[in-house]
Amino acid sequence: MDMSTDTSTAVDTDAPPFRYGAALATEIERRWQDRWEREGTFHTPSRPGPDAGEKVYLMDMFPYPSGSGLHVGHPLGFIGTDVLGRYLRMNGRTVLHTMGFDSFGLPAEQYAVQTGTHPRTTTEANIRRYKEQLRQLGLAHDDRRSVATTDVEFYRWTQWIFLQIYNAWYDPEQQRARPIAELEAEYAAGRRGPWAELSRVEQRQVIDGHRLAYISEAPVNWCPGLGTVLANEEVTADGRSERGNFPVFRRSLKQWMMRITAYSDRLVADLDRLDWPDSVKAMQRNWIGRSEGAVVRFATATGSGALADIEVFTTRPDTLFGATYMVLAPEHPLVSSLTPLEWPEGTDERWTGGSSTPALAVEDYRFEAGRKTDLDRQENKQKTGVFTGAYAVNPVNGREIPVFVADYVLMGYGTGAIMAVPGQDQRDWDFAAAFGLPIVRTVDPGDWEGEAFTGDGPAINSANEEISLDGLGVTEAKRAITDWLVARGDGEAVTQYKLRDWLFSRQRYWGEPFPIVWDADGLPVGLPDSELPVELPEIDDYSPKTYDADAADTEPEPPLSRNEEWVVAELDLGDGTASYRRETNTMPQWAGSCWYHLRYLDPDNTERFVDPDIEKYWLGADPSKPGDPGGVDLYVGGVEHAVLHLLYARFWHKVLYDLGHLSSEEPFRRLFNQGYIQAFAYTDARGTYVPAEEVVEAAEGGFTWNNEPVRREYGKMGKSLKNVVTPDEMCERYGADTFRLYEMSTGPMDVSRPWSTRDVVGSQRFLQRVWRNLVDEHTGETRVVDTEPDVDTLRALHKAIAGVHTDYRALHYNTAAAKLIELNNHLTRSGTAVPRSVAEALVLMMAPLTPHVAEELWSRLGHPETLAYAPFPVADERYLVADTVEYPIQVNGKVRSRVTVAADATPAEVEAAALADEKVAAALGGKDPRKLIVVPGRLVNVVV
RNA sequence: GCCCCCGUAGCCCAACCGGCAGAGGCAGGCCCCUUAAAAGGGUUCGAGUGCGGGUUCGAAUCCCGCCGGGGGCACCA
Repeated sequence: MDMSTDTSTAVDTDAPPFRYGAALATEIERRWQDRWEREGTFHTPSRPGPDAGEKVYLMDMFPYPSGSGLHVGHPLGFIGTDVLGRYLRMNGRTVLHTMGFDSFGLPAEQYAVQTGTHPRTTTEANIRRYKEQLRQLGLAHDDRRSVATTDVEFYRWTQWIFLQIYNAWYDPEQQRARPIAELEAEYAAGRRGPWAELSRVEQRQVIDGHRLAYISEAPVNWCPGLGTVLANEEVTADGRSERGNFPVFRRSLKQWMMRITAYSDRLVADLDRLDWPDSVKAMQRNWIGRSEGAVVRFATATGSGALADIEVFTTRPDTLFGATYMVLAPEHPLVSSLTPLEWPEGTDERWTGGSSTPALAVEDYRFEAGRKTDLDRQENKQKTGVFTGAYAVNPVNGREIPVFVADYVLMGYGTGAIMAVPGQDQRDWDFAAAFGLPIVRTVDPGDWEGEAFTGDGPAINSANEEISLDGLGVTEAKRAITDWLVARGDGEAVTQYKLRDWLFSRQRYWGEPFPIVWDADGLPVGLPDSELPVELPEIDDYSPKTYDADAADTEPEPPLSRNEEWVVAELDLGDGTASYRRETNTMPQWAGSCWYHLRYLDPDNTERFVDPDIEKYWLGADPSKPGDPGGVDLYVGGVEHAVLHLLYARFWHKVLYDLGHLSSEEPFRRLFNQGYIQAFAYTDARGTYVPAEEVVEAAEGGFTWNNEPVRREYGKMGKSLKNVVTPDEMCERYGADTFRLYEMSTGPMDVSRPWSTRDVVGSQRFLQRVWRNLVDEHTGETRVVDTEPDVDTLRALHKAIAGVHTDYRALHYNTAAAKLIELNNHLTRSGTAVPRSVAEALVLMMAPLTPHVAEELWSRLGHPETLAYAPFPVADERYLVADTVEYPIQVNGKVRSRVTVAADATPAEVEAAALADEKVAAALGGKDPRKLIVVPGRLVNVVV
């Protein structure tokens, strides 16, 4: 038996000429696709007229057009949004739906490096291929609105938006981005600090330090194997590149950053206003990592005796009385200056790392810590560290506590320093245990037995002459101690975020060039709009300089830097013609996807990235829903973009909103994660993948290929796993409608499921049966009759109509399909010709799922116009209520009998009927029921 | 280690606010059509809902604890 594909190509020479098979389906599909295109059936006006139906903006996460084309897993979401769009259109809504391409990216560039083919050539060929593959699926897209991020006319506006961000700063008072000119004006007016006395260059540096897109010399993720730097989001938990799986090193390099951290608070808070899956919201919250706490300053003295403060961040200021030591990250700037010349008298041997002086101990430790990769740190959670030789003063009790250096404290989070409270923090407990440090409990653990107690409880051991926390719960204690610290000037309430600024430059060719040049002072200058677009120049070698994957000490060298002719630009930027050097980094792949939802709305606008009125119409907040942030009405895509694309796009959208370019506050009002189509793959004894379609299931269980046993695994569909099935094959063997119906019937949209070619035939059979019920397979004439359907048929019809509405709206296409099959089965079983009214309703209900065959049947039924805008059937309530209802009668929860009563019977009547039933009476055995529950329309339960 | 999601028939999946466990498809059995075959027609079989408790008149559904699978985060103070 063939497991994954049915390779038999039956030559049905005897099949009737008008049987709905692959050949007829294909002919119908081509014809209707041509007609939809010719007539512009799915063109949506950017500014619909006053009598247009309520607007709906549907979007799919646009694909990267890879060289291998689509497999059957890719279009699952695309078909899903298409079904909904078609359904909504038939219900009078004005639907905007199109498809674009996220076409900058690594594979085209790597292919270019190997073959010398320009990435644009490869990319455009791939896009053409994708468009053909998508067209044959019959997706109702407005093809005039399609964009690709690599189109010069598209990335011109990506660059324009970059300049908006570059020319803006975040005003923490107003909690929004403002034009940089307003900041400059405030400085010039002397309201923000020194200005007039600064040189022009110094003034520019001050301003540049506030921009939302800025240059920073900071530790970044340098990936020598790829020859580029990467964003935090592109680095996996074990310190490797998401693409290519190369080691990633922390290096201090000069790079472009985006100040996404300015928006941390709003990015978290506005999640509450979005209709998104909880899992994605949780991932974003987690990634942003908002935590509330306090900064506390501990007085200390440097090695030379000068006074200094160590600032720590803590989420548990309530445990301050239990802070028995402090820890600085190895990279902390205070470490060197704190270290005294000698170990203090009586220093514990465990604390010195075996060194004769603190300076040597610290130096050794820092060296060792620097050699460790993130992975080493993760794998080995043994606490290590050395004493700096310095002490700090706990502000609550004046006690001197030792200051350590340890790599379990990270420079990148909080202040890079902690107060250690072993009683309430397991990491601190572990360290304290290893180094023999005192442990003071400040939260009463009750009868809990264990090490650090992180739960809630009354504070203990937490009082001095001015304040006592004893007896307070954690929350109240936090508030009390924070107020006390603030009053004494020893601390502040502070909110911390894990989110880091977004590293925005890449050393690659195939990306958007920055609209930035560098002047003679070595400072960046944003180009004026008139200089846009900055087009990618032709170059000989597309590859960045890559290195041995482990060569951490190498430098990035972008490909664009090698075209000196392009790099040097003579421009007049207001101060007369001068020579500038162009920025040679390019933007990351995420740039285009941050705003393509805006360009779809107004793709041909040459004056603006999107017309404000058009944006307001399609994305504006819904005034009838309080708190609605606006955005795309439904955005469908995979969950893998939860913290990359979806976070970046929200950030850009908010900046553009702040600057007054948009009326909506969020890009995607509702998000839906579709499941994946996965597939079985098979390996032979050597572990090599064998073609999945040739594998057969052995009678005794197990699987064989060429009579050799093979092992089955389950996962992705991919070339290397030899288990790819393409939509092209499916369209050829069954037709697009069958393929669409199959994908939609196998489960609800959000569920992942295995591909099974063997099962596709079920969908084909259904369409064939519908066709046969309406069309004579021998003559092609319709078989419907102009008689009134009988009551049973009307009931079946209206039940289907009512159910299908609910299902389509809820994206439960599998159950919608089941109801249509059920209705058709009813028509088949009735054995008589199908009444026209029923046939037409069935065809209209099928149209969202299987549009081509529905159009064909609709036209054969005598309707010359497309059914794309035909009214969707409406259920007649009269046929939804039955005359009689059969009630199951439970006795103590077990069904013992059934009675049939009038549908409008009162509960008392139902009760009487139930008690009158013989079997119930028998089950009662003469006893009186203790309780009797009648659930109207459902059942009766008698309790004895 | 923490957080999120999911376990229903051989397989994919239904089951509304807790109310008769089954809508649909695949596979299987049987019958019909057929010289034969199936991507034909018909019919039929099939689980007590991962396991153990609890709440309830009543639990696939709610609660608790396990087991299994998937995903995210991870020395984040």
